[in-house]
Amino acid sequence: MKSGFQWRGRLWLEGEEGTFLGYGRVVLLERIGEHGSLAQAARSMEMSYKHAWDLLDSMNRQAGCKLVETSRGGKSGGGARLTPAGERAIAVFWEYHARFQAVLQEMTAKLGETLGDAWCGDPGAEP
Amino acid sequence: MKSGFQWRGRLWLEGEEGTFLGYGRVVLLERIGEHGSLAQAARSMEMSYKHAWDLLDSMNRQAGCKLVETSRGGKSGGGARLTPAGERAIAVFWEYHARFQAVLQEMTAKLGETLGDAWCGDPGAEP
DNA sequence: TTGCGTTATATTTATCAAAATATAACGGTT
DNA sequence: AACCGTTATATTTTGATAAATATAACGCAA
Repeated sequence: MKSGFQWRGRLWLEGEEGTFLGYGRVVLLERIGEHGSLAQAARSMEMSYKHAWDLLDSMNRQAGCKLVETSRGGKSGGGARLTPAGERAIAVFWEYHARFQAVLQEMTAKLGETLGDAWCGDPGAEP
Repeated sequence: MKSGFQWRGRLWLEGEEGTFLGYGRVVLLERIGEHGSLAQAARSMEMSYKHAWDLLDSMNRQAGCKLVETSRGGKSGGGARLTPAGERAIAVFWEYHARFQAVLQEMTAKLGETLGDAWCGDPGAEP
């Protein structure tokens, strides 16, 4: 039974000062890992550097340790790299995110079964 | 094991033109049922009448039938009341919302068990 | 006919978060 | 010393979205 409606959702891990990890934050961490630079990671997501820096700062403070270590100056101007804690945060988030998406899909399937598109009309009607 | 972090999420039912049912929309439907008036329902949520009207219009159009019937003029000036389809929409949303919240709670419990607060440090360490 | 509290709709204003911009500091290289 | 690309930070500007405001129509009652 096809319903045309689907359950959707957002998932985030909340800490003392609000969001700690969410989809965008985790993608940012991944991009930092790929590029070795916060500035490049931000550009790759079409996100302002400041916004990216603020997100990273929020994550580092809430985690209690740095998820990303940064350095400035030097040959390449500086850089940013994931710590083991950062890698772990990424893995944990995607693990729960996958389960979350699976639940949404189950819910959508169940909605189609029981309801079809029939918001209107008698729910107990024979087909 | 107490973690200090908790999984949180938002759930909505998506249709052809975007959101069909979400938390705020369903509360609005409930308030309409309670007050018998769209204007009063909006005021009770500190929402502008126009915003409430737009949400209701979006729901009515996407459902394929009216979730709320309105009338204007007359003794009391007019009013709005839930249809059976509207009552059903409220019930369906809360049913899935409850399941959704239960999943988030399970996920938070599991996170506490496996991780504690230890984003930092060796995950295989003995306590 | 006038008044009332609604629904219905358009237009203007305010708010606030995101983006853009600007500046400084850093530390290696040339 | 001068240069480079980065991190770090403050300030300004923009844009999207909600709110506020205004106006009209409705239909019954006094």
